[in-house]
Amino acid sequence: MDADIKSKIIELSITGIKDIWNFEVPSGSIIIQKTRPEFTSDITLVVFPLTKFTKTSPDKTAQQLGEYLKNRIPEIEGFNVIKGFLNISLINSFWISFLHDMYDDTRFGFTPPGSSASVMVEFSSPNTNKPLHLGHIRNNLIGNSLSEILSATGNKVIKANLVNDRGIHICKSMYAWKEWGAGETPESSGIKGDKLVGKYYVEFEKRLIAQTKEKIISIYTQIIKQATPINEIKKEDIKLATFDAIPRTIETDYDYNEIKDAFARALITYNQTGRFPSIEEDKFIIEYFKKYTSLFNDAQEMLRKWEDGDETTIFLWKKMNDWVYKGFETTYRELGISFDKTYYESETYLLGKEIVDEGVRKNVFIRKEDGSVWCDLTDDGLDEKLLQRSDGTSVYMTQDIGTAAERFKEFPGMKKLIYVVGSEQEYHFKVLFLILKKLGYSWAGDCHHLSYGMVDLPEGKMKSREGTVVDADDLIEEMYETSRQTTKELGKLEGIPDKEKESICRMIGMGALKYFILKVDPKKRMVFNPKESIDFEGNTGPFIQYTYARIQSLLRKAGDWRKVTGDLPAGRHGRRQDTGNTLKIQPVEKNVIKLIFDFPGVIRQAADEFNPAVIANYMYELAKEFNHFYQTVPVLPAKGGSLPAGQAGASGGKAEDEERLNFRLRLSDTTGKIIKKGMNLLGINVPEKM
RNA sequence: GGCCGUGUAGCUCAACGGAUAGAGCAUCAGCCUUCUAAGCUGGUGGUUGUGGGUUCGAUUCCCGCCACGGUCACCA
Repeated sequence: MDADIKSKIIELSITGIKDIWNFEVPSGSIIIQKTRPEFTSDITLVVFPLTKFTKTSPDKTAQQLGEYLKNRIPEIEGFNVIKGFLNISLINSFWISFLHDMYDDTRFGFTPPGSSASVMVEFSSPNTNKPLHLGHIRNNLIGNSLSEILSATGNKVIKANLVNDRGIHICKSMYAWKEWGAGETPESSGIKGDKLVGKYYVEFEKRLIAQTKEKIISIYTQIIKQATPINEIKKEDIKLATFDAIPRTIETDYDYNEIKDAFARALITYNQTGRFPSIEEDKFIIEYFKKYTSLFNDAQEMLRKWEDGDETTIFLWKKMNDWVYKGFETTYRELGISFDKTYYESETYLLGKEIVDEGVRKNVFIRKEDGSVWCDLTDDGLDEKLLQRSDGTSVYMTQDIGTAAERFKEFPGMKKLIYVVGSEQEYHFKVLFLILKKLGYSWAGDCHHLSYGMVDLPEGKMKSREGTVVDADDLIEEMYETSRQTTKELGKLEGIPDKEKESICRMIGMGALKYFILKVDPKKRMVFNPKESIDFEGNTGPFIQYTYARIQSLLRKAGDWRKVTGDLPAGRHGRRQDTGNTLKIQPVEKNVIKLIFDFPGVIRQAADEFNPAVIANYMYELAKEFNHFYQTVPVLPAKGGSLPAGQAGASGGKAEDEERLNFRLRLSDTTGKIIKKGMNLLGINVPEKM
């Protein structure tokens, strides 16, 4: 296939410049791009950068280079020069034979994956104390789509999930359930497992806050008693007279100052209004004093028991995590997400300890007097990083070092380890990769943090405390419902069995959601407005799905029509050797072919940039361009039976009509196939009808 | 405060350093006795946060400023 016309032009341009102007230019200085739609040609060569070699005007350079290329590349039909842009037109048959050749190339744009593991994509990575929300959806969709894209470019991809199943958060849920749950289970309550565990987490936090407030008030009271008279308290006076009355469990300087200010604010508020600030007014105090409550200690105690392997605690932990996994499974299934490998932090959290010890021996890390281990990154412009607490327990970073090493051991040929994790952890990964490098791992440079921006609401961040978190299941169900409604309103899918109808509606609703999220560049923050439902028109998933369904309908009809007439040339599955040499392609047709031509490059770009949005935006372009074609020229013959004429009124002979029909069907079929493949790269399915 | 990121139409998003900055939504006007109107055609809407610089050319690269966000834990 001669799809490499671009590199041919680049190569010959270089030799051309050498031949004509006797100058050897670096290949990077030849800039080729698509001709903008307002000009009638196919490929544009920007000559401005060349003029410093050719020492002539842009126009003249373009003119001469154009001649040179035209004389040597048979596919070039002609060219024109506008303001230093060399616009090159390719001959008709180039496009036709391109379409012809790639029609049978079922792998067009795809490279078959190798047999050995080459790339691991870690994504999703949920905590087990709460259900999934919109942020997780973005993470999952990006991770899944990226995996698809990387497989399409020849990688064997391992999709990995690292479940955070241990820690204080799940203990909070466990404690709350044990204390106030009265034996409630997903079965007894009908509540989805992850939701139920989340409910108890919220319950715990609620009570914790209440208890913290009590605690604070008792401290306040103490302060008030000591610091008389209250109405004379000024911010500057707080520190000695009042603050010292607080139990001196506060140790760090940083917090000490912060909390002093917070107390000052609280007391002044009390002084002025007769009450202490609520949590909304001064979150800091509450956050800080949580750890001095009995509830917090109880949860902490539970964590200790868990770490000691206490049987009843482990039993409860397993039970509640299992509820959560069942719940997650449902959500994953709806999202079409699966993993090749699931890691659990309860199994990995101790990894990395030996590596830390080794690092100390190799003087990569420092052990301080209190026993804590640090990595000094100040030479790299970063801070010191803790790797092991003074009590010998490890922190998150330690675990990440351990799991990374473990994974490269497990999959020796691995070329890349990609972490799909939110941008708030950029610093963490920067440090992690740097430490891995310092430890001397050869693969340290193969780790990559795919950092994505968070999903914001119009008012800003989602906040669980304010109840603005968009629940994943709720959102999915809403999408389905909107889809059902829209389908009904439009009178679509009538006469189709309910079961099939439902499955199509879901496909569309899910397509709308996925496309909405994936069309945005991962690294950018995006805004989701829960009050306005996601559109089904315009630049949306359903629009592209619709285009696909339309094409399938067209092809079905074409099959029928062929059966009736019986004498049409091979359409879908055959081929005509002479196709493409007499037919004059029209602009609406060529625009679609040109986009098809771009498909392999688009996949490559998406893979290089780790960016599914590249695919999404291309899909929209293609669907749009196809619809334009579809609406402008007829594909199938009119009901009377004669074949469709080319240009209105300019009907050619019968052979040409047949050729045109064949060509347009092939163009439609190819577009449909590419839409399907491309949408699958986004994890979106396309319906045969809608 | 240090570091990182973002800023494009009323809103949501595009634009390998290239031509007059593009789409969709919203809004206005048209198109179903030819293949699915979840579609198509056209109108309205911009000093690309701001001020400099680099060059044939800057939304894109560099610097200053402004705004917003993230991050700087013996949290994960």
